[in-house]
Amino acid sequence: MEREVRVRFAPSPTGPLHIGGVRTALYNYLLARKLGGKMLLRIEDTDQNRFVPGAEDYIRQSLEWCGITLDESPWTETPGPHAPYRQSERKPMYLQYAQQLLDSGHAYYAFDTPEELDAMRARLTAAKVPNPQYNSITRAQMRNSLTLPEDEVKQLLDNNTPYVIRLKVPRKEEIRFNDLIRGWVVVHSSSVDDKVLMKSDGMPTYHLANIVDDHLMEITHVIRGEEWLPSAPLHVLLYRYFGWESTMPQFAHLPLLLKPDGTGKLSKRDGDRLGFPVFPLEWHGKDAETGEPTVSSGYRESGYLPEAFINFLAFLGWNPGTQQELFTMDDLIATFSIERVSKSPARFDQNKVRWYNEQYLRAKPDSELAQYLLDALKEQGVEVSANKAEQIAALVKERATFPADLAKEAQLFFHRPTSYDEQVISKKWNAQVAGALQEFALALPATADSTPEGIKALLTQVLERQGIKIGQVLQALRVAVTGAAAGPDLMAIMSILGPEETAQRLNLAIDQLAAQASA
RNA sequence: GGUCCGUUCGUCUAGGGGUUAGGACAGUAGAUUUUCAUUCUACCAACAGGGGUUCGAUUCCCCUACGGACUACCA
Repeated sequence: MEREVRVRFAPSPTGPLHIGGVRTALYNYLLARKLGGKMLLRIEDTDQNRFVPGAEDYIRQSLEWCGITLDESPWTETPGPHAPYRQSERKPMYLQYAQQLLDSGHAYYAFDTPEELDAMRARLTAAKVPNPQYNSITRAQMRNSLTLPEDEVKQLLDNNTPYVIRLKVPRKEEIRFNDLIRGWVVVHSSSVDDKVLMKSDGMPTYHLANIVDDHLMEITHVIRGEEWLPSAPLHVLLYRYFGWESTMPQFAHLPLLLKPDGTGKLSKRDGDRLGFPVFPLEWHGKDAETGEPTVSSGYRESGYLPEAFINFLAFLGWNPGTQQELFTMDDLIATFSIERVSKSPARFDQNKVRWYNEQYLRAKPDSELAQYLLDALKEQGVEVSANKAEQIAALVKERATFPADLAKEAQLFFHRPTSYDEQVISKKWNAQVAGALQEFALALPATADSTPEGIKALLTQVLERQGIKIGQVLQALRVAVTGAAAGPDLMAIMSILGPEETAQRLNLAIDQLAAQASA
């Protein structure tokens, strides 16, 4: 029988999720939805020292904002079938599995102190051992249940001597597994060390907890970052020793997201140093050294639409093989396949995210943009009708990258010019132009047709009477009405402003500029 | 250092033994807009290097270089 597809995203609550983590969650989600499976989230908080308050909630909100929904997680109203979904809450379960390995001879107790471990590494390094590690060779010189007499081990245990449980990795063995993205990966066991499975505080390490939980939670595909590739052989070994090989999940190690500037993988610490957000949501943290509060910007607060952010992120390391660039989440679900994830790492492109945002912003219905505008303007104490807001939104959206640009561009409708573009004035403003505009202002209130076309017709009419070409006045007219040399279509602006307001602005400009000239 | 992974335009990438090596973003130029932006059109621009294999390699193999990850009682 085919197993139901079950994937998981398993972050540690050690800080804000960065975009690489979001992408991992996204690919997991896409595969689950595509294959009609389940998407779960498990909090991997086995390291109490690195716990950061608020991080878990941040992860939750980030995924919510992105539209990545979870079928099983610590946050559901009724506990899921494999609850709890926080490893710290699962702590009591792990020891029995470590015990199983102990019993079958695949794990052993180690009593070495940190100092002894340091000394061992120092010794090996000094001896120019190419790969200093606790392994099949060096464990013979250490204090563990393999080297110590049985009764001494028992005594140490009885005396509550701190110990860890280590995996007994075989000396000579080829470990291989088929990665969905990379193909066959082969690693020799001699390069894998005797990893700690249970820490002296009674908590499992990532490696143990991860394998046990993935098995218990019936995970079928492990999709995670490439940083886990080197420890995958260890995980394969664990599945084998537990006797779970037949249901071992398929692995897919995603290429890393690189820093756009220098080198190395993108990390949480990059924060705003790069000039663009690396976090989905704004994060309020503390400086590691000084403890000073810090703020790292987020895509959401910077004005990115989740659809754009997701579309962009999906394309960083994956593509559909067609020329389509714009994908909604549903499109992504329909098209996604793990085989089309690329092997090589990707660098960030700010221009491309901006472009995506423009695309999605413009695709939004004017009514929705108008609603945003209404809210933004209200905050500034400006009241507008829904109808007018929609007209403005429609006019202005082609010039916007972010929603906030809409409000910025809309300002000219609610604030009369306080100054006039000097270059245009000095070049284009003269008595004749002023006269013509005065005539236009005079004719405006009487017009029956205040559509952009109607206003243009009126303007043309007035100018013809004056014997002036439209080209001579248009720039001056724009500056008189808006104060600025550039902006949206002038006829549309005047239409939205209305004949009355336009006329008043014109008269104001004529007065002010005349006063300026005589001063 | 060791192990593993990777390498096509500036960036994200398509392709794959025989192609004018395709698209998108960015950039440049032109057209439209008597403004800016938008839009449209065009241009610019890449198979890391060296050996094989082959009639023929950017594609397959090997080596080198470069980049990256990992190398904790962190995940």
